Amino acid sequence: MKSDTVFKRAFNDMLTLVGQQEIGAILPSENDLSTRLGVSRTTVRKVLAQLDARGYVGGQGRNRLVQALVPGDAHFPQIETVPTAQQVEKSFMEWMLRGDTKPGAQINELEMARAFGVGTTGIREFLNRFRRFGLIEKRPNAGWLFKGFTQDFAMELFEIREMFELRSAQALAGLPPTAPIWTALRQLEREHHALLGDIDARFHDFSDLDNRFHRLINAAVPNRFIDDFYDIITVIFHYHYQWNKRDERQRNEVAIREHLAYFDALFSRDSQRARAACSIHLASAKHTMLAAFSPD
Amino acid sequence: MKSDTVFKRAFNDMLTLVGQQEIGAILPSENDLSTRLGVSRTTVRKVLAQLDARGYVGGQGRNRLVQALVPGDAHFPQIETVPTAQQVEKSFMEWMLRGDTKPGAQINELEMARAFGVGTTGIREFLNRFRRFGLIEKRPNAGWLFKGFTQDFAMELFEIREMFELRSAQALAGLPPTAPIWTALRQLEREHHALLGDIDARFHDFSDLDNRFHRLINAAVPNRFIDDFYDIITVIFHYHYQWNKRDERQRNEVAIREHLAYFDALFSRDSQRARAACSIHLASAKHTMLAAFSPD
DNA sequence: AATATGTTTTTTATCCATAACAGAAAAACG
DNA sequence: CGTTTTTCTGTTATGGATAAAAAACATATT
Repeated sequence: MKSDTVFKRAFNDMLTLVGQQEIGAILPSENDLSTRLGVSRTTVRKVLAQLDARGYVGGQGRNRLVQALVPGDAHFPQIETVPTAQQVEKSFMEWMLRGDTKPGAQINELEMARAFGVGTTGIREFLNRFRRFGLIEKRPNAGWLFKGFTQDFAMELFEIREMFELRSAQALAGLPPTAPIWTALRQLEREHHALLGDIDARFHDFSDLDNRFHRLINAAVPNRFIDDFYDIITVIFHYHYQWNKRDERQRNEVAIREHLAYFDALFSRDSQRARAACSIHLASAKHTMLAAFSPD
Repeated sequence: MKSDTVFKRAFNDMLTLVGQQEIGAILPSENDLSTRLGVSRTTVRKVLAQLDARGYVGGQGRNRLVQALVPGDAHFPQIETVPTAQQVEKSFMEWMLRGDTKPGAQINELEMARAFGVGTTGIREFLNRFRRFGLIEKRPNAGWLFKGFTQDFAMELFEIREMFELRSAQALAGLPPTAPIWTALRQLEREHHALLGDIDARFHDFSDLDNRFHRLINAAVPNRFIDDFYDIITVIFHYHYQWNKRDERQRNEVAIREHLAYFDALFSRDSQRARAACSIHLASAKHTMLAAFSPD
C-alpha cells in the first residue's frame, strides 16, 4: 500500500496555517489550499475531513471555519511525513558511510528491506536510481555489488565536476550584463559576506550556500546532463560532510574566501579569470575531500 | 514470476553445442558448461534434464552422452530468449521514435504495460533507469512526462560528448607507446580500411565499428561517469540510426575517412593534433544528427 | 586431493492487489 | 456565469507472493 506521507505533511502544514487564524475565521477555498500546500485537492479534502473529525474546524461547504485552538501535540511526528524513498536514501547513505561496509560487499535486497523496514520494491527502486552515482553495480540475477566510497571514486567525480564547472564558469562570464543571473549572484555574494561576518556561530550554514552557489553557476547555461550530475554532487557532499567534521569551521572559512574571489572573477566578465578562479577553488575542494580518505 | 529467458537461451546454445558433437560423445562437465554458456550450474542442470527428457542426450552422472540428432526446430523461438527489460527498451524506443509521440506527452505506466505486454513493474523499472537519458521526467505521484527527442536534446548531448571525448583523445595521445591500447587501435584501424574497401556492400556495419572506436578512446583513461554517459550515446545512436537511413552509405563513408584521419592524429601522439581531429569528427557527427531533425 | 555430481538454501525478477493520491466531470452556490 | 464543492474515475506507490536463477553445501568419483 502507498504510504500517506503526503497527507500527513499536508495535515501538519494545515495545522500551522489554521493556528495563524482567529477562531471563527472562514477557511480559504480548497483550490487555494491545494496550491498553497502543494498537494492535490483530493488530499486537501482528506485533511479538512480529518480536521473536522477532530473538531478543529467546523461548518461545511463554503462556510468552513476555524472552530478550536489546535493543541501543540496534534501534529503527526516528523518521521511519518518523510516519503519512503527518501527514508531509504538516508538509511542507505548511513549504512554506506558508517564505514563497516567494505568495497566489494554484496548487497542483498531482502535483507536490506528488512533492515530498513520497507518492502523489497522500495529497495529495488532505490538501487536502480542510485546506480548512476557510480558506487554500486548490478550483476543481473545475482544482486548488487558495492564498489566502495573510495579515493578513486572521489577523483573520478571531481574530474567531471571540474570539466563541467570550467565550462559553465567560462560561459557565465560571457553572458551580457543584463542577464538576470548577475542579480542572483550579487545576492548570493551578500549572503557570503554575511556568513563570513558571523562565521564562528554559523559555519554550519556553509554547505547549503556552497551547494546553491555551484548550482547557480552550472545553471547559467543549462544542460540537462550537467544538472543531473549536480544531483549526484549534492547528495554526495550532503552526506559526506555529515561524516567528516574535521576542521569544519576552518575549512568553510577558507572556502568562503575562495568563493568571494571566484565572485570577483565572474563579475569581471573575463572568461580567463573566471576559469582560473574556478580552477583554484575546485582544486582546493578536491584536496579537502581527498584528505578525508587519509588516516588522521 | 520471473521469466525463464536465461534458461531458454542456454537451452538453445546447448543445442548448438550438442549439434557439433558426434552421437555417442560424452558431454563436458556441468561446471565446464556453466562457464561456457555463461549461466549458473543450476540452469545447466535444468537444460540437461530437459534435453534428457526429450531424448537428445542420455546416460546420467558422468556418463551423459549425446544420444540423438537434434532437429532444426527444437530451438525456442528467439523472442523468448530476450530478457523482459530488453524487450521493454526496444518497445519504448520504437514508441518514442515512431514520431506520433509529441513532446509534453504523458506516460501512463499501466497503459504502457498493457501495450508492451509486461507487468507495471517492468515499465516502472525501465522508466527509472531511462530517466538518466534526459528524455523523460518524473512528477511524483503523477506519472512521467515525455520531454521529446528534440534538437535541444541532441545539442546538449553533443556538448557533453565533445567535452568528454576531447579530454579522452588528449589523454590517450599522451599515453606511452607501450600501452596496450595502441595495439587495439591498430587493429581497429585495419577494420576501418577493410570496411572502406568494401563499403558498397557493408556500409551497414559502420555503426558497430563507430561505437567500438569511440568507446575505446573513452576507455583509455577510464572514468565511470564517462563510461556511463557512453551507454546513453550508444543506445541513442543505435535506435536513431535505425530511423534515419537517409544517405546512409555516403554518410558512413565520410565518417570512416574522418576516423582514419583521427587515427593518424592519435598515432602521432601529439595532443593538439588529437584534439583537433576529434573536434572535426564530432562536429561532423553533430551536424549529421541535427540534419535528421530538419525536414527533407 | 581435485573435480564431478546431487541436494538444499538464498536471492532475484516479476506479477498482482490495494490504499493513497491526482485530476476531471458533475452539481451546487452566490 | 464564474467559482466552489461534491462525486467519480484513473494512476501511482508499495507490500507481498512465487517461480526462476544463483550460490552454498554435501556427497561421490577418479
